[in-house]
Amino acid sequence: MPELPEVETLRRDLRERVLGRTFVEVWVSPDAPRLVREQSPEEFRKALMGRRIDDIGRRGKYLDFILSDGQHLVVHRRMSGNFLHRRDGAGPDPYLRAVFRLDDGSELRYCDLRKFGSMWLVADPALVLAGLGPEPLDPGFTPAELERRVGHRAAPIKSVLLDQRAIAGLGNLYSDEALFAARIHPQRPARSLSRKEFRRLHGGIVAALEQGLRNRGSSLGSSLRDHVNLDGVPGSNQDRVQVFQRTGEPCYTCGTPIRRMRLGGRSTHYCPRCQPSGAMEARG
DNA sequence: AGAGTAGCCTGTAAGC
DNA sequence: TGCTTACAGGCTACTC
Repeated sequence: MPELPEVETLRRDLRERVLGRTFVEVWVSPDAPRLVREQSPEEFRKALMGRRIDDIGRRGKYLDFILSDGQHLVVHRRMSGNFLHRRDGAGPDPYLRAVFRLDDGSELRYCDLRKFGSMWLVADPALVLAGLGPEPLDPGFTPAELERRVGHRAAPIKSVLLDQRAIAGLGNLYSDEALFAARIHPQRPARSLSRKEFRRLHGGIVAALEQGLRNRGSSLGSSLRDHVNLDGVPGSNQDRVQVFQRTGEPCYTCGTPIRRMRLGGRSTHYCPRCQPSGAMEARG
């Protein structure tokens, strides 16, 4: 699923490929009525035509295309959204929901099997992005900042990590990986964590995200459903995860079978030995 | 205010 | 074999 490393990988690839290009035609599938949020498909098309892509940013899991008229095309891929960059005349792609033809003859195609993805064309991106928590890879994101933002909450730490208002960009995979790296049980109430544990958790979050970035993201399902790059190629971080979707397989650190539990409505994976829940062990 | 959960979607896999 | 059910998870909207 696209989390921070997958969206950032896409942002970097898009900058290489489409920066400075101009939209010459835009099509939105009538089969995706919820994709464009702020205007009708026709208004969306007219507003984009002739606009140039001046820069591409990211905030949490949102992409931000900054256009030559000052407008922002903000995109969230949710679960199964992918951009593909195709030359003119390339064959069809399944689950195609929108096409952006560019002035070099290429096409930016948006494919999304589950149709959860969203696009907003807005003058002020804060309309969409306000309320997001800090960027976990920014230098200003420190263990103290993490503790200040979530240290009072009674919910399980795993649920809090998924809350985009607390920290922007973590999803199910990188939350589980960060907690394993920090040796913290996912069910621990956030407010029960010690200062030392917040330091470990901060390090775990940064390490999990940076590993994902180094491996160009994680791609777990088939390429039709999960993250791929502009050429349809998956990332490789799924081969390096420690706990995510490894239920029953031995922990790489201690050999104990990885367990799965349900938390915050999500599957949660952890090592019961490396991530102890008891008060005695938690002090470690 | 904070916590928990149904619903949005579609495809895959497990169970009977 | 073929049907039904559970599951996958980011986010919003809703309830308590």
